[in-house]
Amino acid sequence: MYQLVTRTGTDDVIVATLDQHGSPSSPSRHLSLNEFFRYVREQERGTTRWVWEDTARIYPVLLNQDIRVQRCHDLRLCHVILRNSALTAESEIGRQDSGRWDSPVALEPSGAPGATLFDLVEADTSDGGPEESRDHEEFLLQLRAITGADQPGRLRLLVAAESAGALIAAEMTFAGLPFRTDIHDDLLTRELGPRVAPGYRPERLERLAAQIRRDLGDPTVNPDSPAELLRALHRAGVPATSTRAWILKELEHPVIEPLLLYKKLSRLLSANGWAWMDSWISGSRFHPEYVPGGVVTGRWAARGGGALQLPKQIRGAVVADPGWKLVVADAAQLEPRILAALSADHTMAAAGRGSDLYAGIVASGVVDTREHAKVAMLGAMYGATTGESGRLLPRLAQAYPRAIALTETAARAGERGEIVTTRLGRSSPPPGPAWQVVQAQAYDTGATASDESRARTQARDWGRFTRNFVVQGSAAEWALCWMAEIRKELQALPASGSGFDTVPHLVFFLHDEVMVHTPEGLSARVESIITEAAATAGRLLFGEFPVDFMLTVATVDNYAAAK
DNA sequence: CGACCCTGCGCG
DNA sequence: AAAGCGCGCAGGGTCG
Repeated sequence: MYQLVTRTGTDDVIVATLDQHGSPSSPSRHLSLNEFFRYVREQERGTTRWVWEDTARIYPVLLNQDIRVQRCHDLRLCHVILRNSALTAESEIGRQDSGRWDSPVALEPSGAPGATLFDLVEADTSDGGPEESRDHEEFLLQLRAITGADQPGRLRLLVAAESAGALIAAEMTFAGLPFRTDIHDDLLTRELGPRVAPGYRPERLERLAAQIRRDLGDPTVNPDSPAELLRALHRAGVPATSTRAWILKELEHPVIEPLLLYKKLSRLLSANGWAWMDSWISGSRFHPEYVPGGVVTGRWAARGGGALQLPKQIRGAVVADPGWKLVVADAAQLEPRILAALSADHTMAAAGRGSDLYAGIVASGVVDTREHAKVAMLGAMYGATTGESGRLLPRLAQAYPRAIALTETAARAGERGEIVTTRLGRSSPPPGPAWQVVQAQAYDTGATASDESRARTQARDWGRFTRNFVVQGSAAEWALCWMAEIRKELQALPASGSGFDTVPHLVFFLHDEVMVHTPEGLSARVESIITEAAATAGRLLFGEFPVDFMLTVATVDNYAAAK
């Protein structure tokens, strides 16, 4: 059963109960906000799926009332999937011009001062008709697109997983990641020196800058300016071609060591220093905003605070509350395992069975070291052609012809400008008009050699994108299913309360890694939930195909201790 | 002053 | 300017 929720005014919500085909099964209810809250609590005692325009805007309002829901259907996120999917290309949604449902991301929830979240759900009159029927029509189109598709089961799973992800993202933003500013401050002080006003260099950085100037014989060079720094290096006889750390590492000169250290510390200060702490940590929690579906492949993005780039350097400040633990799990060699399953490559799947997949490749005698196995696999999935990775590829292709054929097929499709599709049905965007123009030019009678080479380069670039899209996107689907399953099982635990300060809950997600903050006594149970959920996710995507999704799981007090 | 691009680097 | 995918962010620099 579905309940379609439409906001129509500051204190007005319309809820329509729909049957499995999306038809209203009773007259709509017009509720005030408070009545709506009560209604949601009531309905959550059963199983209902809430259908609404945008989880990111409506769910925080419920979370604020200490209300969590089990299931939803996010019209905006699902629309994007169905409009672009090759599996629903012939549906009405697939044929539509882009409209209001295609606008990428909603308004900033924290937008205008004094505005409530609901105020920001702007009335849209351009399509005519009241919002409720607009949402209802969209939902019907989505249900029809799914039902009419070749593989409705896959799409059904995908839209459910995507929507569950939206709930999880809102919950993680709301609950926040436990973060100790005192530990962070100690770490910054130890590395950089005592805190100074913005715009000034802390003591240790200032000393390094002075040393760099001395070593370069240039009393004024600003090490934060790549252009200036490069000129100064040249004047000092250092043949650097750029000021990137990995380039500098190859060079011999007294300035290199202090310079590399300066770069490292200066990055810490600018990306995760005191200013970052002031902006993003409140109440001992880091509250980044996650953006489900923010990446074309279906991965999440994040906005503000660089949540998905939290450096290893500062993970020691992510600390469980007293009496609580962090359970951290990451999927080992996720993408190669996904590739093995996608291509039904039994040999590659066997290499990863019950063990490190790269070690399994070595044990099979395909390559000689784990490092080679890794670089070869990554190269195969990213489209490397030269270097060590390129040299190792033929061996991989010989040992795992099915897996490599899948990546090659995806690359060729992209080079022809075609779209590719993940396991559950998310399709890549077609290349834009500029791409098509360049390709067309190469076939023109007057095409020059440079037209042709430009077209070839561009085609290969797009091929590398589609090659990777299939694997990265399917891995993202696996991760969503994994996380949705974890959430479901955590919610099913007997609870001593309802708030995030009493029950185990997800607090972090990083593509192939999750973190649960849990009362200490439940950590063993949480570990097994996470482990079982990985196997469940594998079955949801790949049925009985015998591929293992191995995890490393650790129960720790702080994030740095995991791994 | 903001808008924009470039460089560089963090994460998977 | 990594040999090859996907991101976000900060600071320098330029332009209007």
